[in-house]
Amino acid sequence: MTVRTRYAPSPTGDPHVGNIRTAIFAWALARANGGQFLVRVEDTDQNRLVPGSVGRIMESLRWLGIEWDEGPDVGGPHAPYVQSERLHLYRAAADQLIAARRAYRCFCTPERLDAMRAEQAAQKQPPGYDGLCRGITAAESEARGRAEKHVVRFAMRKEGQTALNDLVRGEVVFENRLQDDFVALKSDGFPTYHLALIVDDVDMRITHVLRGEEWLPSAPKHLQLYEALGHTPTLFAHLPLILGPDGKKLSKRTGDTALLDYRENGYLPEAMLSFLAMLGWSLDDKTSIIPPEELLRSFSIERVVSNPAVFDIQRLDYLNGHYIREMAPETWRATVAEWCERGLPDTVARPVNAEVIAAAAPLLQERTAKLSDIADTVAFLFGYEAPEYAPAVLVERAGGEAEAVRILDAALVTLDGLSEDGWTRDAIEAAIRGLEGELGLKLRKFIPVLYVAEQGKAQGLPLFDSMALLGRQRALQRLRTARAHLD
RNA sequence: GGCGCGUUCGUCUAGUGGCCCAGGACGCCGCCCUUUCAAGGCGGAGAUCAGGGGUUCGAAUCCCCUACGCGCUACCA
Repeated sequence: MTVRTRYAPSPTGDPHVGNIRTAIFAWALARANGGQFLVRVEDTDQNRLVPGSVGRIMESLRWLGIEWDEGPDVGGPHAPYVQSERLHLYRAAADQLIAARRAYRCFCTPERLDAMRAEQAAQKQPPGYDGLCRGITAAESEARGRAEKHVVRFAMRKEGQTALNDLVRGEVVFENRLQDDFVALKSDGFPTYHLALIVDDVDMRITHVLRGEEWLPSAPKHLQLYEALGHTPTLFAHLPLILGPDGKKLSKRTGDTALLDYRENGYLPEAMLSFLAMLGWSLDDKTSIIPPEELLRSFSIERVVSNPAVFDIQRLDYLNGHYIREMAPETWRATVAEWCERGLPDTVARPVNAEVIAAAAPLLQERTAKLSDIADTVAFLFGYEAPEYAPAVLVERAGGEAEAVRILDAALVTLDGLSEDGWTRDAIEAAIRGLEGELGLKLRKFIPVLYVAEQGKAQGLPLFDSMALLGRQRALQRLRTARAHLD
């Protein structure tokens, strides 16, 4: 049997990282088994459609390198892959169910349903459809169906139990008497998720359904639907939820939830993929960074855990830094250029000086965690003066105002002795190292003051390279400015 | 309220009856390297395996109960 999995998002906004994690698992499962992965758009709720969502969904997948064999854009043998274009299939299924008496037309108004629920709540009874329309005769149902607005409800079997053999959790048993006659076809002619999912998964020959744990309680609906329609159910794997640092479902309050926000904020797709893949799944007891090829070769549902995972941004940052350091020099340079273009202040001339970028890129590679930090780190290279800083930082770094003055004066005198032509990285280094004896201080003791003077802060790119890049005039000017701050 | 799922270092996880007085990674702390900051190397702290009962010669691993957390309970997915 060929494994066929799908990612079935609703176009109701930008895809959430939890959703994308599901897509990654489904994709990896298909690939690891030589099967197919497809994308299907579940746009059955006309009220919640958000224009542009489908594009953003596919963009999210592409960004991570996820490829699908069939989908709304590429088509495939089971096209169309958009549910709103498959309405006749759901209607046919609903008719089949009605004919088999496994579904019935329900003429209850929203008002009556509300009243019913209020009553149930007041009586402290579990909410659920009371079955009023379930007893309407076929003839009457047929007649009223032509004239009145109605929905089609699935008639759940109310005796016995429905058991799911979940690939992640093992057997989960549900009492049928607690099941509700859910709506399968809405009054606007669109199916609900429940009906559409079964019809499409059957038609598209899906073998494994991977979805979030929040779907577990609706599994009995799906199992009974399969049975009533006369099909063998797919295999199900309910994946653990991804939680925010507060232990609740990841939300805007505690961090970004949209996958593409991470791209905006300077994360690499490789880091994101590796990070998300390891949320709920692991290769073995040693591997903590997973290359895509390895994921696609080794993924298996057996190694998916059943407990929820907290989205740990620090771990993502670490992975991002790891992948940044792995980038080829030319690729990295292009990345630096891109993020400088978008991140540097408007006062910096565009296009941003390529020579400066080329010189700074190697220095940046080991000190960047997020691409969005790049502009801030190199900004000092683009102004005449250093970025603004509090003079107190100078004093603090020197360990006293008098010390700061002494250090700056000595540096000024020595460096001023270098000619324009002699202003090279190595010459600057030799000159500054020479200050050790003169000042009676170790290099590491006085050098932070120079960092502040040149870069506006005590940490940043290596000093000698920075000063060489700045050029004699600007570098010296910044020392003078620092010195002036202390008068 | 009902139903369901879950519970191993702060976090992600390894672990499926003896190899575990629990391994790895992030984070944290220290040392080394060093031009600050990083990166890198080395080392350390950190989990009575939620609690309580069983089963067994032996349990993180099997069973039961409790607690807590989370999810679901729509003509949303």
